[in-house]
Amino acid sequence: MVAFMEKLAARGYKITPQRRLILEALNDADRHLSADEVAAQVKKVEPGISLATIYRNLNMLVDIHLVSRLDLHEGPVRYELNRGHNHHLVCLGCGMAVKLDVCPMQGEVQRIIDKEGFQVDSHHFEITGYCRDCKLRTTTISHTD
Amino acid sequence: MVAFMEKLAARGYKITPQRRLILEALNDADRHLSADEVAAQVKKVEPGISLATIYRNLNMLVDIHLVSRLDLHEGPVRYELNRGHNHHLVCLGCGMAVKLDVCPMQGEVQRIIDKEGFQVDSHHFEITGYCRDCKLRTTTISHTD
DNA sequence: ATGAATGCAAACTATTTGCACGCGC
DNA sequence: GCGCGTGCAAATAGTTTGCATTCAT
Repeated sequence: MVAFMEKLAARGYKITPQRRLILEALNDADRHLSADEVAAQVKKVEPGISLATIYRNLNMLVDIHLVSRLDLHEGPVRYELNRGHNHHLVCLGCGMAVKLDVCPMQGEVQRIIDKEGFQVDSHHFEITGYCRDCKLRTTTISHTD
Repeated sequence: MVAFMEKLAARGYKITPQRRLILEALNDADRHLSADEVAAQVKKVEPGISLATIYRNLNMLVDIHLVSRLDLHEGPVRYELNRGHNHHLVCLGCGMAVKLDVCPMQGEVQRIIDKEGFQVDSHHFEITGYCRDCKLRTTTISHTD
């Protein structure tokens, strides 16, 4: 937490209460939060905060790689604090995220990247579906691609 | 192409000129197209087509897994015809996509999924950055995560 | 002939932006 | 005190939806 503040300061960003609270909201969450959810969380302490501020700061945090974006194609984009690098199984039912502890950017994939002379900006690996619990409550889905 | 039509028919969807043209646009493209780009392409033949129709059909095609969605977080979502399963290196400069021929949904990852009792609905693996050519025209970027 | 598909326009959701004010450094 | 950061409201981008009409089967 403090480490994040230091990184902000080091880059010349001011430490405002809003920024602190946004980072805290992300830090306390056990799942990926949407901008709205971050706002709701922050408003418990600072009811006056504007959604625009949330968005501006989340974007800034993504730009400097303190936070990463997760797009499920279902509703709004979600944000996650970058504590080390991680990919997840994300449940469409309850939003829960299971850490994978594996990153596909290696081996064969890395070899192709090198061969192509491709300069990687970012990568995205996300598996969506239903966790054990939500699976039971679901009927339709069957696709595994 | 014909195969796609058959799949539509088999599922009870009508073969309309619009649908045929949307599939053709995707088929002819050498890159992922946005809804707008599909529209532009289709309008060359059928100028009256509505964007709403494009969206409705793209969504339908995604639902039945004939097409897949690609979200770069830069501009609109892009669509790609599903000819077999593939992941790509996508260039943020020119939109070009290099097929990877590798899918991370195996080995270690698959083991975790099984262990978790997770029911996969879909997965997404995309690497964005700059291709060899565009890399030369770029200055800023350096992040490799 | 019938219901699915379309076009149009309006609605909507998520996000961004311009501007005047306020506050961290 | 300077200038970045904020709140507000309006703007925008992308996409979806309601409804009357048209068309594939």
